[in-house]
Amino acid sequence: MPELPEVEVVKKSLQYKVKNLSITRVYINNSKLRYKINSRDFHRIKGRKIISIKRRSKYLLINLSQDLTILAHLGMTGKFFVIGKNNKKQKTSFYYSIKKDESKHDHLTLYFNKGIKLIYNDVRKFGFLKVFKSKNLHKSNHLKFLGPEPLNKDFNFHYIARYFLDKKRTVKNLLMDQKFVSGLGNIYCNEILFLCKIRPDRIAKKVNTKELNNLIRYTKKILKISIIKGGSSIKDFVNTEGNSGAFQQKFNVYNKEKSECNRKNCSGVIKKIYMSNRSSFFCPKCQK
DNA sequence: TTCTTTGTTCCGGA
DNA sequence: GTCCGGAACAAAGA
Repeated sequence: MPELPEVEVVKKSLQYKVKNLSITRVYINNSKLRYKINSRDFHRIKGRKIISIKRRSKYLLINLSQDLTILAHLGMTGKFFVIGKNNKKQKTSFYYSIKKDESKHDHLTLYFNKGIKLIYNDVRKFGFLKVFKSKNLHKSNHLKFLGPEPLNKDFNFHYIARYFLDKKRTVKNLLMDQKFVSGLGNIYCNEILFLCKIRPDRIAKKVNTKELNNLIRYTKKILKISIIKGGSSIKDFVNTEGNSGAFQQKFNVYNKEKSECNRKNCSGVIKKIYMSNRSSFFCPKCQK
């Protein structure tokens, strides 16, 4: 389940592998995603060059020459693979050896020169790919309501203190709300609240100043560490070489129901509750 | 068979 | 009118 750090890692991987390449051919293997892949839009990108790859929240923005941009969201299981037939470093064989029939979930293949290919693969089809005119992108409903990037300076104590001031919602639901802060998903929200010693079902306006400062500090810290470690993900995320993120063993609470709390001198037992149909994990002893 | 996952949308209660 | 949580939905696999 790619969240901000995983998407950031994919971005860097794509920058390294496909930036400056020109698209020679477009093939739609399977248009069925969250939104149907628009055949006409995608055939229009033929002949264009990949100028840059950026990230906003959990979205990838693949900027092409002549002012078109591919907006990609990986959903739960979306993956990009780069296949370079003439380049052994790109581990093409690895992709085909993950599962023999993995390619049956390929949705889009972009061909470049020298046999290089970029494939979008999505088992559960919750991701999507859309083409926008670059100048219209910021107006799209996907991007225009997004709150600040958690790693940016405008996500700071003053912002969240003001936001939390009169909110009767729970802290976890707020963190999950992309209008409040964009890019956090269920896994990181659980982990952040553990580090902050805040129960996920605490009412936002009852969070004190010290805790708000911790929220900022630990949110930025865990995201930065995860990006450095190559993105986390429980089981579905792979970067463009098909490697799982290296951070996956490091979770304190996510999926750790009935495990003993990792905090020193705590010895609480991790509990699982449901909030807004999402699983929440916390230590009832040290998270208040 | 049931549960899990994301983000959006809709609905009803407070 | 606004805020908020809950349910439903898309799909596939364990």
